[in-house]
Amino acid sequence: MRDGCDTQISDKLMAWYDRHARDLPWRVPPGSTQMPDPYRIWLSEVMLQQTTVAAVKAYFHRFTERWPTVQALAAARDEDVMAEWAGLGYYARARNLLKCAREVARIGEFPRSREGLQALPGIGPYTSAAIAAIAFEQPETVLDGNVERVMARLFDEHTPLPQAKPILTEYAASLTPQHRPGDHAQAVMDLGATICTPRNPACGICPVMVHCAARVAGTAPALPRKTRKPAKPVRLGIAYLGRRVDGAWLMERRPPQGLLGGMLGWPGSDWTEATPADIPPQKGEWHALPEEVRHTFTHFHLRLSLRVAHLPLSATGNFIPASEFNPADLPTVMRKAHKLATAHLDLSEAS
DNA sequence: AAGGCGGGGTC
DNA sequence: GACCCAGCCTT
Repeated sequence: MRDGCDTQISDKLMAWYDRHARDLPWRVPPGSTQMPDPYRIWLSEVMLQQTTVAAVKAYFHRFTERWPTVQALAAARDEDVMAEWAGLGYYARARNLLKCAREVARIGEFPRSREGLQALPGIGPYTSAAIAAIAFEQPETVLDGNVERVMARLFDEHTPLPQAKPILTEYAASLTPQHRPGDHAQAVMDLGATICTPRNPACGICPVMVHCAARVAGTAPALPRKTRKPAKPVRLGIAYLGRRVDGAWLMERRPPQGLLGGMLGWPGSDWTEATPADIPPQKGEWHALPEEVRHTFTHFHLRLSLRVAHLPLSATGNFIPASEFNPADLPTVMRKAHKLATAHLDLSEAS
């Protein structure tokens, strides 16, 4: 217990990581002499909040190509960053990303301490620890979904989440070494992502299987316990997709807070459990589509009814010219609506 | 302390 | 359908 940690477990984890670390675009492989770029670590960690590695890769690549440094990102236009983030979800992350980049650019560099990092927008307990450990080699302890699962199993902890969080933090801290804390953090997360998986954990090939209390008890697949969430209600809405004859679309920028905040979208009703009133954003011949968009958000299912119209060249309002319109810039539900509407509009034009 | 906040993969 | 994912912010 030289480091105040269980060196047996951390040594085995590190040996396993040296052989089996995932090859990730933002990662410096174990054994490399180069130091990770704090900008890339920060960007990847924010993208990875509640998001899978597979989903993040393409976004990380595009962001770093377009904005290679935190100074470049700080100088970006808000709408360009939101458009580049479109489809990744949790859009408050993109707004805070930009705020954070501008703050860091103003200071001159990323703070190295966990406290300094956590004072920045969009950086909470997990992300501050991750950046401090991975980018700056400080012995901070990360606690994400992977670590929670690994700790609950190693120590056979049956207290349900989120109540168990402080306990699991203690366990994770007890394993954090002074040496290579960043690689240790990534090792635990890699273990959780590839071996100690939520269902059907591969205990037979786990590097720390002999230390795992849940494996002895046979409880590993059932851990961690979680209090289950109530079912999602269904909400209804109407969206209006108006295309002018020059190809421009009638759209609106959503308010900066709340659902899909700051993102581009179609005008329409509020989304509520009651049937919405059909009030078009401007006059025209609005046709109801027979098919509706179905989309699930964090806390409700949406059934979005669509109205489409060909609008005359004389129509005014917030039109996005065809040359500037890119469905990839829209959040997914708006993209789905566009896909359905164009299929209908193009069909009606062809006839 | 609790609830809002995306989207896709998986079972 | 429900669960899961390198969580954070507001109230």
